[in-house]
Amino acid sequence: MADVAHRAGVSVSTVSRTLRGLSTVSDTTRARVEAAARELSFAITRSASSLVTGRTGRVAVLMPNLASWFLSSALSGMAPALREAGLDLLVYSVTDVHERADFFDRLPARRNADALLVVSFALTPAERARLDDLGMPLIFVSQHAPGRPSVYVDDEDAALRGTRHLINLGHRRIAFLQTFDETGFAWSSKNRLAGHLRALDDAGLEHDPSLVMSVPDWKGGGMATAVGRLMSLQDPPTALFAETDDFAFRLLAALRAANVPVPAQVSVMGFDDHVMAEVLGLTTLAQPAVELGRTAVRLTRSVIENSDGAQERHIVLPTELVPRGSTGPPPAAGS
Amino acid sequence: MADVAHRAGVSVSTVSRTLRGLSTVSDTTRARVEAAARELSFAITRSASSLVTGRTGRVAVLMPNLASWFLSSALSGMAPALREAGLDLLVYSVTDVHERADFFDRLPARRNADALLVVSFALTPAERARLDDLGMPLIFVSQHAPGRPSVYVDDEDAALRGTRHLINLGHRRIAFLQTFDETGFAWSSKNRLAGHLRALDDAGLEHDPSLVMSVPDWKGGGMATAVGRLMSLQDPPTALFAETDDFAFRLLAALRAANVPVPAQVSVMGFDDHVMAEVLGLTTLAQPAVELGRTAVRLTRSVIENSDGAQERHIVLPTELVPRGSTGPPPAAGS
DNA sequence: GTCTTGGCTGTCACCGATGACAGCGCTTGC
DNA sequence: GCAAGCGCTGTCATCGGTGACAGCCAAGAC
Repeated sequence: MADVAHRAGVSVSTVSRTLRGLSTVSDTTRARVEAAARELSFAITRSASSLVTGRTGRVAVLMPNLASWFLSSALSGMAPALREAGLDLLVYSVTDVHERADFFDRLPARRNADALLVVSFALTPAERARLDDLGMPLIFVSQHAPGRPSVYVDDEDAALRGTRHLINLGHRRIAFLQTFDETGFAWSSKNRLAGHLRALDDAGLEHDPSLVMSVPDWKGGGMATAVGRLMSLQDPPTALFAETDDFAFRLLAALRAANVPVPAQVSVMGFDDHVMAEVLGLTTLAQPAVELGRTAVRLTRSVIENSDGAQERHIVLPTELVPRGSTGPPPAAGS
Repeated sequence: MADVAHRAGVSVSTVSRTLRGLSTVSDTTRARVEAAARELSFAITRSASSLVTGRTGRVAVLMPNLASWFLSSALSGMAPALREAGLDLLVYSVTDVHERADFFDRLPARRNADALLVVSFALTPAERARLDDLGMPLIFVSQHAPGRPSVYVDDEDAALRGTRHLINLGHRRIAFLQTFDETGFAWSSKNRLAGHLRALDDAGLEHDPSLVMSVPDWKGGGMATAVGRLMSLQDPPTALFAETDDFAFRLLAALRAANVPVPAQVSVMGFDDHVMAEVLGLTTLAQPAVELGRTAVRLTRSVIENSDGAQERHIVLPTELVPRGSTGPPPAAGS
């Protein structure tokens, strides 16, 4: 910064004021400083500012992985919003137990970011407590967290509408397929199932437990097994509701492999509106992943800028049923 | 830190030494300091250390988006490798021209990270020059950059093997479909086409320009038009080589919509080995995206730790042909 | 007994910004 | 003509660590 000051013929203080956009700098000086800064490719050393201001200009994001459609979409929504606010994006992808222990032990986000966004991350009570006394703003994304601001969708309501759509098409035997819950923390899965069951109940349909299935190894051979089991039931389902689109894609592949025509024999419904859902013609419940990210940043900014970190504020974004080719009336409908 | 020093009855310097694990601290002192630090739940302020050491403990990544399969996979490879090295991950997703101008104007990565990884980002000469005088280590990922370390795959060779596979199956009329090049910087696209053409040439097949097609609006209606055009040629192709898997997925959808059986009438080959390629049974050229990320981090560490930033080192990772159901012999093959 | 050595610890300048405060030149009011 | 006010800019202490250097003390060499 001293270099810039020297080149522009002013003091470091003026350079600082100019680069921070304070109004108490004359236009001519400002122009000179900006020119000098550009010529020297000068960029603020955040460490130094942080030391004085106590703010880092960085926002940390904690997520269970980086490659899933939902998470990468959410990140895509955050990035431009953060950039616009002049905030940098620090990503902590914590996948396995070892990384997890390490993260909560070292708490690298501490004092290293102005806020921490927790995205789709099922915290144990101990972890939650640890984050709570981090003394930094916490924002929860795609999950409801009591006592902290959060942004999410109403999974239960969305699933309810999904199942209702299938019922309205004439389906009476509707299976619900979910990923095998290794962690015990698949809250959205639970909520979606609850919505599904409620829709059945609302329609006066009985709940057949054999139509709710957890599928282990669903990315491998587990899906074929599940399809075989369902299709060989005494009274097989005419519609399958998959917990996520990704799951539904494998389901479609397994059905194709088993020569089960979709939707002629069974309808398939997903959840997410993954990019590929459109390509594959999958009926699904669209979840605004990008918008969730964007909104989370808005919330974060308001928390940081007003330092009302303790304020509890919950935003629920809408989901939307997107009917496509994978759902239709059941084989014997209308007869 | 002063508090800890006071409580432990030592100087700040000793506290610093203790917490950094330097060996020149006696065991008794170390124990006292550690106890004091724990009691006060002291965490060091990285900004302050950075200011002195000049190292930030952060690595910045510049990529054109966050949601594509390739980029999110590459990130997935980087994250654990960085964490293992105790480095934080700073992500700059620069998509539109406005963000782009802003990024290269403000150069936010400068002095705020120990290295910058440029992933699949087509730089203009001016931008490249700008990064070059950033004075920080630069590592290029999924692209070759003269004068800087880089990690990438040999697109040309991979495409050559892909086309050769089709030729070996008996195909003689092979079309190559690429995304419409808005930017003029689709280097991998160019290299893949070159490999394709070389394979044709090697096999003594003539290159029919009408079989190389850029598809505008390939995510919308453009694909159907392209398929229509190809399939109504005097001598239509029996195999289609799509520049990327994502592209191939849309192509498969368009073919299905046009009732063109795959691979009975036309074979389809992709490039990437996107997760969905397996689900959809797409033959493709696997590109080790996660491994590229991991390797990039290894390279980065070596550059940072040995401060041999100027050293040029190029690593080429292997691609692999993954035959699946979308390719087979041409309709009239063997006759 | 003196000198050297090595282990351990303290002192203090410094990293690069920020912000409080002072100062400068000029206009305005009286 | 002088004081007050305003707009703009410079000076300097400061943030929380690090690292160079000096100092102290006990052990061992001569």
